[in-house]
Amino acid sequence: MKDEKKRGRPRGFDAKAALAKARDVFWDRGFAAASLDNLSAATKLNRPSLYGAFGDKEDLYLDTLEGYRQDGMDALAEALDPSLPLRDNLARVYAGALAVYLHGETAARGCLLIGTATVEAVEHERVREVLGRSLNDFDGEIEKRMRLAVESGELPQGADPQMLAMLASAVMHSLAVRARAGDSRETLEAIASSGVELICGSVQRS
Amino acid sequence: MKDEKKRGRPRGFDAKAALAKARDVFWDRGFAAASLDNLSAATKLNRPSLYGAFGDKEDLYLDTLEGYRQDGMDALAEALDPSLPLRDNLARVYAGALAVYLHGETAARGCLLIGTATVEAVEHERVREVLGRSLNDFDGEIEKRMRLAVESGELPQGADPQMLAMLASAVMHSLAVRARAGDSRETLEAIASSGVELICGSVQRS
DNA sequence: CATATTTTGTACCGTTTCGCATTAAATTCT
DNA sequence: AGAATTTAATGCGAAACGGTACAAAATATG
Repeated sequence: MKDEKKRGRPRGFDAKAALAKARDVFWDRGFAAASLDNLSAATKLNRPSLYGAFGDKEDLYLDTLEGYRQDGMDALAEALDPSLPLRDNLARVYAGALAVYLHGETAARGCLLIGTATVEAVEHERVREVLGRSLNDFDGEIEKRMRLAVESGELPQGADPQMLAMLASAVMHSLAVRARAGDSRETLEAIASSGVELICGSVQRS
Repeated sequence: MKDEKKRGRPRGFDAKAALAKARDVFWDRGFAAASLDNLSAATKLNRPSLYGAFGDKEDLYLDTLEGYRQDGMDALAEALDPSLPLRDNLARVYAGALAVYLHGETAARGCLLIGTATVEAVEHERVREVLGRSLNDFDGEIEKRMRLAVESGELPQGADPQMLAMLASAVMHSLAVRARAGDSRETLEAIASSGVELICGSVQRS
């Protein structure tokens, strides 16, 4: 179901790769400040091709957000491997995030969603929807792991999995913002590490 | 030192009030999407007056950020009254923040800095500087209170004031992002409350 | 080979953008 | 009163914006 030969002239570009290039532009500049000229130059598609393949600028932006969200959820699920201790799981989540967040040219890019969708969320309902759904899904995935940790005794019985998950997410949100604000890798790693300790309990529980 | 009579025609507007109106525009739309026409309409100043009083759009934006930062620091210092328990201090900080963050028209506005400066931080060095300084100062103020709490025994001896402060800030950052993503007041209050519990230790320490 | 269909490239359209030039108005200083 | 100085208002202007019309190119179908 990949290559049913289409009728007209075949595309001269890889839509997936173009989307990745567009995403980088949005990541650095944000939605509003990214011009179609910027996007056209980065993807090496002229505007009509861009428009034909992805729709208008907002459609294109939402596409990149959705792809980013999906990638993030995949990485999260992998990091939360339940055969590893909860501590390791969280540490892996944060380490993976920082590897992405700190990949900036001039200044660190942080998280695409938190860094660029948050501004637009107030006035663009579709952006707000994607952002909200992304945060919720992220929380939900961590919550599942927390619930497991309570059942297995990794966390004390009284612990609230949902709230612990949201606080674990909160540390991520903070890393995302601080990366973009210019904090050093060392600072961010220290925060991540402290977050793990606080959430998992500073005292080792058997 | 307020009214040394200046030479020319006096201003027909209150710069402070105009700045507040401009701030609201930036708060909803972000820096890039806020046009001078928007700002001019909101402040009821024509563009040349805006330009004359505050400089260009970026100067104006930086001015609003700086004012917001100052207001935030004042509110923080007040909330952290050391004659109250640390728990109450943090609860007051979060409650004060939510009162500001949830004041949106269509969707909640969140935090001006985290919601609108974070996008611009990558490409606008001056914005990144203000954002970074704001976050650091905020951390620092909480850290002072944490240090006090360790000395007074409110927190255990081994506690790390700096890291606890950064995690307390992390909860704020998360509230800021989630407010703008559309989370309900109840959700945000629950997160704030859980954050207080986690940071102060779920077990009451005499 | 002719036709239909899709993509590509150029060029353009109307609008909006930011910033300023210019002139009129209001106040102080001499 | 008159000069000096600052603010206010109108309007312009060059550039950038998002989006598209149109024709050429490339492929499949009949």
